[in-house]
Amino acid sequence: MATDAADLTPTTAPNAVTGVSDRLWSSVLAQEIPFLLARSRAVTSSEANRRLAEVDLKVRTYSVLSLACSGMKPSQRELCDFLDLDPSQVVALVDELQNRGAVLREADPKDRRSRLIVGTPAGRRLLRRATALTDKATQHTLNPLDSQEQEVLRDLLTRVCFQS
Amino acid sequence: MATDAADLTPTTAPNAVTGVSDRLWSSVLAQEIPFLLARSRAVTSSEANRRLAEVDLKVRTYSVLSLACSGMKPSQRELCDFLDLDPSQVVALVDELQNRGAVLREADPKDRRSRLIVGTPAGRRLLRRATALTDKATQHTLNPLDSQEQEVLRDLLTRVCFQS
DNA sequence: TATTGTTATACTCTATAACTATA
DNA sequence: TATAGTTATAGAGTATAACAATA
Repeated sequence: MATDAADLTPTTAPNAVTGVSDRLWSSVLAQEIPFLLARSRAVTSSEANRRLAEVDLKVRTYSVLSLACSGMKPSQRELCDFLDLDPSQVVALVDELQNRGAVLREADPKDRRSRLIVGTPAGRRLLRRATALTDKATQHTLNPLDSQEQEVLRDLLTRVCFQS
Repeated sequence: MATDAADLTPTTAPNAVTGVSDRLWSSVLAQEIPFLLARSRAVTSSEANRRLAEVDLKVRTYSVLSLACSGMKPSQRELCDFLDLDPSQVVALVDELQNRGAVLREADPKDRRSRLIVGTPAGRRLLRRATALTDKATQHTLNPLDSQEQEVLRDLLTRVCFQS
C-alpha cells in the first residue's frame, strides 16, 4: 500500500480514486479491512504531510514533538515502543527537532542511560501551529463522517491498536 | 508512522504496546484518528506480511494478485490508480508475479498501449492459499471487535477512502 | 500533444549490527 | 548479562525523469 510518499497528491483528489478505475472498488480486495486501513492511512497521512510542509514537519516529527510537549517526559525508548520505530530512527527525529530548538534531551534522574525528551517554549509554539494544520487535514479527510461516526471510528481503532 | 517494516513483530505482542510505555496512550496524540489509523495499519499489515511470508508474498503483491484474479482484467494503469502506486512500481510487482507464473500480461483489444493483468490457474491457486493466510491475520488483528463492529469499521473506512 | 508501459536513477525510509555507557 | 542511546551501513520502498510505442 501507498505511504507518506504521495505528499504531492492534489487536495481536490486526495485518494486518486476518481476517474477510470472506480470500477475496481467492486473487487473483493476493496472489501477487505486491511486494504481499507492501508488506503485510509495513505489518504490521511499524505494530506497531513502536505499541510505540515508549511512548518517543515512531517507526521513522524509531528508525533515526536507532540509527545515531547505532552508534559509526560517520554524517554527515547518509550518513543520507540509507542511509535513503533527503531531506536536509530528516534535518534534522528529527536536530533532534527533538537537542532531546530523545539525539544531538549533531559537527564533522567532515575537512570543515567536514559534521555527524557521535552518540548521547549519554541517547540510548543511550533506544535500549536502544526496542530492547527493537522486539524485541518483531519477535517478534510474525515469529512465524509459526522462527528458521532468519527467517535465510533476512534473507539474501534483504539481497541484494535490497544489489544493485550 | 510505522510501516510494513516491523514484519518480525511477535504474534503475542503484535503492536509492541505492552510494557513500560503504555502510559503514553493517555497522550493527546493517541486520541487522534490519523495516528490510530497509522498504528492500526502497521499492526494489520505487519501481521499479514508475517503470515504471507509462507507463500513468499507481501501485501503489495497479494493485492495485485487478488485484482488480477478478480476477473476484472485491470490494466496496469488501473492498478496504479487503485493501489496508489507509481507505474514503475506496478511494473516491478507484475514482473515478479509473472516470473512466478501467477499472472499474465494480455493485450488490450481496445488500446494496444495497454496491458491487461490476468491471473493464471497457478495464480488462482496461490491466491487461495494467500487469502487463507490473510484471513487468519485479519481474524487475529481484528479480534477485539465482534463481527458487527467489523462491519461498522468497514463501512466507515470505505466512506473515508471512497470520497469524491 | 497526451498516455501506457518501461527503464534508470536518486532519494527516503527502515532494518541490522556494532559500539558506549550505564544498570 | 542486559538495556538506552548512538553510529554506520545496507536494504527496501518510493519518487522523478526520460524514453518508445501508441492514441
